[in-house]
Amino acid sequence: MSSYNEEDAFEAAARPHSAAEPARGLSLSQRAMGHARPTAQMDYLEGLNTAQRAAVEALDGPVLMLAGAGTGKTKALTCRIAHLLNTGRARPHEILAVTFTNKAAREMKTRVAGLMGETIEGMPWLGTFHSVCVKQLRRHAELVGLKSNFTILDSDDVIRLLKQVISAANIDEKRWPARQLAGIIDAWKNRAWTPAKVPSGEQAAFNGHALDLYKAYQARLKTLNACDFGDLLLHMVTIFQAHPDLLADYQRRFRFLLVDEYQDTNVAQYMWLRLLASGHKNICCVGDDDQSIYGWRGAEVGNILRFEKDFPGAKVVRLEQNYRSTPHILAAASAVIEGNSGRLGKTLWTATPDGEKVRLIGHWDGEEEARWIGEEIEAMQSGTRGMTPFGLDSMAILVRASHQMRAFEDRFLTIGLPYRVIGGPRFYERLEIRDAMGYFRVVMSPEDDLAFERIVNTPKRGVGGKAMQDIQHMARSNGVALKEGARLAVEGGVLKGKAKGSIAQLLADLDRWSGLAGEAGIGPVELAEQILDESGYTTMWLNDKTPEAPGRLENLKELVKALEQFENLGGFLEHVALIMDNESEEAGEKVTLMTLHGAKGLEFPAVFLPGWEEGLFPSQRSMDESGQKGLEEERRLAYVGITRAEEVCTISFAGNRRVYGQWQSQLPSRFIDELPEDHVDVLTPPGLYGGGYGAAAPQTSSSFESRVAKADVYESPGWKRLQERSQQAARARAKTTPSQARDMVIDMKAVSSFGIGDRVFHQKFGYGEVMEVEGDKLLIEFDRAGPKKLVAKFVVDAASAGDVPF
DNA sequence: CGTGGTACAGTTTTT
DNA sequence: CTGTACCACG
Repeated sequence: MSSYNEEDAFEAAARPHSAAEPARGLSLSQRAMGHARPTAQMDYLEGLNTAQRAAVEALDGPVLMLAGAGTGKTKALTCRIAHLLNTGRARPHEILAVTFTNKAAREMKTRVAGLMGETIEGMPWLGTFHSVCVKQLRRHAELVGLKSNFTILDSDDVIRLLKQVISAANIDEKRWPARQLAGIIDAWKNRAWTPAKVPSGEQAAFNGHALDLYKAYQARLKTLNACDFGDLLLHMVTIFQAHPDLLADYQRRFRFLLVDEYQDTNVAQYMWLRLLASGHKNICCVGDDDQSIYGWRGAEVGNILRFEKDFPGAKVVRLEQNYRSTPHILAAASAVIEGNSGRLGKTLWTATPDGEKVRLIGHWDGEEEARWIGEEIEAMQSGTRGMTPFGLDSMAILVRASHQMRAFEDRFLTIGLPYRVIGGPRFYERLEIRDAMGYFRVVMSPEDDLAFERIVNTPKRGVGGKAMQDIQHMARSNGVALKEGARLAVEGGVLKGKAKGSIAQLLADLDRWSGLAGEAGIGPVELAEQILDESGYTTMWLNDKTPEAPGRLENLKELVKALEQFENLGGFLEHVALIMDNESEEAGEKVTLMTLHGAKGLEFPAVFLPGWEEGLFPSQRSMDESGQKGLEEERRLAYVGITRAEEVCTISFAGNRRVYGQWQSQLPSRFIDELPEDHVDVLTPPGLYGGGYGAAAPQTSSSFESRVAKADVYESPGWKRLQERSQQAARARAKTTPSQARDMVIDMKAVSSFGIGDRVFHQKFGYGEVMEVEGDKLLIEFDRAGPKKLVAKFVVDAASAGDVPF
């Protein structure tokens, strides 16, 4: 594959250095330790298990640390850094350690500092891939045609820029949305494809214009002195490839490399790492192929699977002792992940006692699932169910897609259960924050056209499309930035009336603020407040009567407060460009609601995993788009979900779910089949009807309609017949296994004795008439609810339902 | 220039 | 069913 066509060059660069095959592991590090005798400072080694210790002490040469979920990889990683420092093998600035998130970087810094006892000089090269690359790129920006003060665009800026590029190329933006192009370009950059390297087979997108648009976009970025996230890595790879001398410098500088979450690296990151490691090969990659869940964002599981080939003679250490979950939970997770092929393979084990089995329960529909989980959380909180009580903070609900959260939020609001949603819209992506940042950006860099465009008419200044066009024209024909173009337009009399006056005012304000920013006397907080007030931006929200306005003002206050920790606005802007995470950890006992992706790396005593249904989880879209690979990634997601649980893991599914307003009946997820029956308790009452913890009927009494339905259907002969039959089925089996529970549903679905024109009854939709029969699916025209497509098992014959009057 | 209407799409999101 | 994005109108 051409994505790796740089390897040869890489190997060539590596060869001169790779001669000595260093004695790896204990012997060498002990020799080194002979200098600095093991002291009290090396206590940390005592707290490690055998595998962790091996990973920590194998300092030289390539090491792959395969760290299963909950096996203490951060501990091993931080001890390794401490050990490098303690043994005198490296000084802090000689270690390059990269993570994906700021959170992970922060944690590592704190823990290393903790291990080293006293405060050591900071580790300047411990950070995220992106922050480390920014640092490098600022030094060598001129090598890719940028100035060292380049701005980093976020995805919103990128979209707006691409819209301009697309319309400039006379391409219909309707048919070819900028969003999609952004995705294509990002994917290319993730594969380390500069425009010159995009393979011809990949260029079909956008009517064959994608590559031209990519080129035009890169050109625009250069004129704007800007780059996007993908560029940060791609530019560094380009620079290192074109300047071997510079690369050699960095290879000498960074004597040891450490990489966290290696399974999530994309091709560009991989190449950047290989280039830097090619000299000494002192690279330690930590990861878990079973937890690779970011393939759709360009991550290549192949990177970790290929490690031993990439780095011949690599030492592979498996961390398999799990310190997080009970044996039942581990067994369930292991059995599910077993279904994947091409794994490196690990066997997790634990010394903790058995505990609860993984619990499985089916429900009638999504609302009932939410209702049951709400009640179960309350029950577990007060310590019924024969378990010790769980605090709300120790429980989490992990969903596949964020829209699933809605049912839970609705339910929790009505029963007054406190919850917190993790991973909503991010602080720095909020409209008001981006607007404020736009002002700061223009003040700090008057050539930032994207920021200027954003704020020029916010708040409304009477600058519309026409005025903007004039300004753009003026700027382009004079070869200056928009702000300067605006000035020329005002002075040259191009702008008239309202626009002229307000732009003149804005320009004067901007100049004044820029002047203030250069003065020593004024702090960033004061300056920011002045900008927001004098620009009229604060007033704009004060006058806004929509319900969001107060919250937005709150956010602005928070933004200003965040400035307190910075010396100047410039430093703040750099920080924000790379720190996009959600800081706000609201206090208070609350249940956590988040996506499976968001939960990676976290753990909770009790975890609920709802929505295990075909199409939802595994997601239909993943499977449609990526086939078997997609399915395997979904399975890894299931593995991640289960392994978040420490003590109790509860999986559930619903037979019906509203999808885009349409009711759809669901099949239980195939992953449920893969759960090992010996480690699972099926809570689902036989037949699934009504669901609930042994309850036959739903307890909802929220509406008259549902009460009617309940009174009606649950007393009906048809219902009783179904109950009876499923109870027989249950009696026939000693106990229900997960796959039996699933089969039971499927079996029942297959029983469809209805024909066109039959009158039927559904517990939710009431009476209706069968219009079409398609296997076990019926198209029913309900008297009150309109047409619905349902699986036959969810309706009963109208006559039998009608036998019981209410 | 601002608003209301309609049309359309609609996973996961570390930086 | 919902949210948003764009277009036509006032």
